[in-house]
Amino acid sequence: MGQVRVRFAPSPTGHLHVGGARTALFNYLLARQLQGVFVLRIEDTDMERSTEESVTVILESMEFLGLEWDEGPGKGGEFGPYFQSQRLDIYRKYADMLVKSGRAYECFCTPKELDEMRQAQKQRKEDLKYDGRCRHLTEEQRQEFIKQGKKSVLRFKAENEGVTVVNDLIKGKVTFDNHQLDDFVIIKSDGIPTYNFAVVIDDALMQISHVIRGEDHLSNTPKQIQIYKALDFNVPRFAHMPMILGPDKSLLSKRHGATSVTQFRDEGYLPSAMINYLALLGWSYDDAQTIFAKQELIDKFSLEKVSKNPAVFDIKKLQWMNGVYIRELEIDELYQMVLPHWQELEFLPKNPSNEQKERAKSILKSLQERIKLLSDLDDSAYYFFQDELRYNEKAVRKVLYKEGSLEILGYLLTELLAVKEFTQENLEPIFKQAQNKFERKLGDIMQPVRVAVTGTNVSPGIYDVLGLVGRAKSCQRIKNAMEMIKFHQKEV
RNA sequence: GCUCCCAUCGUCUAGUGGUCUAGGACACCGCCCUCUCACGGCGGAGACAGGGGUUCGACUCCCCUUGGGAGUACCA
Repeated sequence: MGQVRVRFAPSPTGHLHVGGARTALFNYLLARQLQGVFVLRIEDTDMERSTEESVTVILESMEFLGLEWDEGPGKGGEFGPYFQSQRLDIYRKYADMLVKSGRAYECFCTPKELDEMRQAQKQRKEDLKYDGRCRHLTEEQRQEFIKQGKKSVLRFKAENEGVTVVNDLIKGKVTFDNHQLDDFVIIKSDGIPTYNFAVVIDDALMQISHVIRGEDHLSNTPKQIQIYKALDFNVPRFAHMPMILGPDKSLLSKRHGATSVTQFRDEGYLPSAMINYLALLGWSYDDAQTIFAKQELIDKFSLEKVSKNPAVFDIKKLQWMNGVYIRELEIDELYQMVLPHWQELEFLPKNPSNEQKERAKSILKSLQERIKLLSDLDDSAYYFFQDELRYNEKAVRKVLYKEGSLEILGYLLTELLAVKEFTQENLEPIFKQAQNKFERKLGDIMQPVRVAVTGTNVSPGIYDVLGLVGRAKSCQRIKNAMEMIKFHQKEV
């Protein structure tokens, strides 16, 4: 067997969807495992919907996930160009070959005529397929149509006898009755090839050995195989992976929430977690392991272990896994990841001082095991950096307005202002003393302070919070809280 | 309609005729740890879609039904 060459061929009509990302991943894993080549090809033959921005976003997404391609945009390669829009003359050449060999012919049917034909077929409950009315046009008829200015497409003359077998690496042997096939269009009236034609020419010319793609392409495969054979190309190995579904079991789409890689990136998902989760969606190694580093996936991946059934995208599990990877991060890595965003939010200045850096890292350390997404930090870290507190109403009511809170806060305020060094070691005794003095549970002492200083009843350990927020700000916030309580008591 | 694919806990899955009173992970519930939350630990509930075969024996093989998904374009 020759070298393994696989490809990912997205059409730039939007963001990179997680389904596409998983297809890219499986191709990538196989290429790396077998020292093969991973080709990225842009299928931009849909002039209406393809955009430049979309290409950029897709490349960005691939890079974010760490799925480096060996040939393709920005990389070059000896089988280029890697944009289908730049390969039009190539498709034309092979289309002409098919015409010459009698395997393709011009069709002058208008969309309206075709539509009427299908309507009629529907009424008669026949199969919906092109009836081949232009298959045997005489030269005179052809000239007449051209004289009338009618546009034509090129249709492939499909073989209707026998069967076409796809030996799919995931699905197994799949047999199609050729009787099902009709003479499908390979070149549109504007001269652009259709997907089923271009994909064959490109995969053949780019010497793709394994076509790994979504199951939505399985039904198209017999058409493509016929083209391979008509052109005397080697037929590659096929592997069709199951679709990704939403919670309602319909195809995963925007309707189900985030589906694009960039969106996940912006919400604070880590590439490592995305890769790990996507790999497990439709593939498994054994009954024990769920956490896989990329290299491990490369070593252990195999198409044979890819599941045949569609998988529901479980955002909860992805979130859990993201938490796992966040916890594994070195604090410096985590800092680097959040820095740009924190600068945007003005948590940190453009050029943070060493002191600011260290403080930020301490804050991250206290929050690291409490977050699932990097974006969780927006809410759980802001009170370390911003003066204005966003009070959680429920917490205020439950904790601050609880009987005794005012006295506890008043006592603690005095002590906190008086203590020499504002450190964890010095803070702890103060709270213990308060506990004895008021004869309350430690929690009853801590919670009012927590809400006063953070605005909520959920935060890292209170000594950490106080130390990180600092004496001045902590005490000021406690005063503010006391004012709130007094005001509330007057109201009632 | 026609063609193709698929079918184990709510979800992702392990399981390739006896090892299954079906294993793991997420989610869920309870307990423990504890200043809240999280982390961690322990425990619980929870599945072989249905019906026929084949076989000494079916989650595992075959058929049918049902249910889901895909394709059937001058989209990819």
